[in-house]
Amino acid sequence: MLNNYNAEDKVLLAVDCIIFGFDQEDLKILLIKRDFEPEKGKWSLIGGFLKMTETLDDAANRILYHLTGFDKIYMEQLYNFSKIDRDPAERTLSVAYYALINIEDHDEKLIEQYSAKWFSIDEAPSLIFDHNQMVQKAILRLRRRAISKPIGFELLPEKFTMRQLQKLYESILDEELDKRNFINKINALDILVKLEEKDMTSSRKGSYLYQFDKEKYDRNVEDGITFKI
Amino acid sequence: MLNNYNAEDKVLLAVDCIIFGFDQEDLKILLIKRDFEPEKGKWSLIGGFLKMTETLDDAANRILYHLTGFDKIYMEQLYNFSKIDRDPAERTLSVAYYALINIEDHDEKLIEQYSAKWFSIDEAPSLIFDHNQMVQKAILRLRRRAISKPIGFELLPEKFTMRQLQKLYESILDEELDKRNFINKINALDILVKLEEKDMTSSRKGSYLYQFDKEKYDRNVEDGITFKI
DNA sequence: AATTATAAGTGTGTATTTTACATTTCCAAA
DNA sequence: TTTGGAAATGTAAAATACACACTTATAATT
Repeated sequence: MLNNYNAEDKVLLAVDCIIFGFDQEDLKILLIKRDFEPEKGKWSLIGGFLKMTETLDDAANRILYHLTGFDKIYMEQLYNFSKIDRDPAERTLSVAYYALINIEDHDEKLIEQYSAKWFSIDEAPSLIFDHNQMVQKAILRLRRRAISKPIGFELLPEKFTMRQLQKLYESILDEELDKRNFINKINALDILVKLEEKDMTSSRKGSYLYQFDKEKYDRNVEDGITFKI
Repeated sequence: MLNNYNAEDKVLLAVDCIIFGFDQEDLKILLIKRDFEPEKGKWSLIGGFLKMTETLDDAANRILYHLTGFDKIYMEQLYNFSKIDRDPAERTLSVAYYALINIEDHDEKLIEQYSAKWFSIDEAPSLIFDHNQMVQKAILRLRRRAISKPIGFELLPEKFTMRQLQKLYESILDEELDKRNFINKINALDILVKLEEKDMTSSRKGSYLYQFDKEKYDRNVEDGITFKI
């Protein structure tokens, strides 16, 4: 048995990014209107092709940056999609990546200029190729992530209310949570700093703002938690 | 912005398989002695290249079959490894797959004939390229899997003792478990059928043999469990 | 026939975690 | 001063996880 690299097939390798954001109400994904064939004019994930000289992580970052202006986003590899006819134009495989970002940190105009747009998970249009499947898989992954590591740092503004954090968990887990139990669980993790400051927009009483204690948060991400729903 | 598939780079895509087995004592992996350059003579995972006409799942199965004779093994995709110089001969990426099998179901001679060999996890030789890293990642994945879904069906003989099942969990989790608590937990899952039959090889008293109730087992795999260690 | 050696088999009380659940408080606006 | 509305807060009951040690069945030995 002798192998010869030259005899082997080479393939086009796409990288597609599922970018999750949160706007204090819904979990959203960032989509882009495709301006080239095939499927021109349809909505798709942000994607592009791997170049010979870069790793997949590099490619994901480059592609995201070129299509949205987002820089230095931490993305995680999700899965390789390889159905033969997934792209009707030509045989390509695609490696899906996903990321969590705070919508407000990112320039709305820049996004528009690239004809990208945020969609609530349940209101997202149907996507090209197997991109809907990619999104579904990413949601499941995100959900598992939310119960095994703390979540929110990348998705919330620097200062946030307990309510916002709870809404975030609820939208990721797609489940209503009890306010008191939620607070008890989050406090048990010991990752929040309660500020003096209040947010007065949501009620007359106002609600206290919190920040993450990044060090403790990171330690919890590292070690893993159990956040039973 | 116009895209043109023809201008994009194509790459070699390898598929490497981490095959886990269990021999009633240790968790093992199947390795193969590489008989072609580069790194000829060194141990490596079972691997090959994706062909244009197949999916990654197909490729993983074809490669495993050709190098070991194992047929119709269920494998799960693990991760795509893409460091630039991971293969010194040429730029390749590799999608790792992992599988669990019952060592005894598979023909020893066939394996030898392909110069494959089972190694205990802790006694495995150093592997080529980034294969050690792949194995590490697969072990972590397997460990997570073991606490979120029942495990053992693919790894144990049809009839097995409680002790064997416990040993399996212990070797995956790399942790000693209490006999009584283990039995209580497993029984709570309600996936085992206790047989009349005893295994007399391990002690004078003999120990009862069990089988999985495949339907209940599968339902538990589907839904997920919590097996807290 | 009696003894011995060995792994198998078995249960309970305690601690911890999870869950369910309702009232009071604060403040702006009227 | 009153009112409306979200924010804040605690506890008891239930379920789960954990620690822990002695008895039993049988083959082998004498």
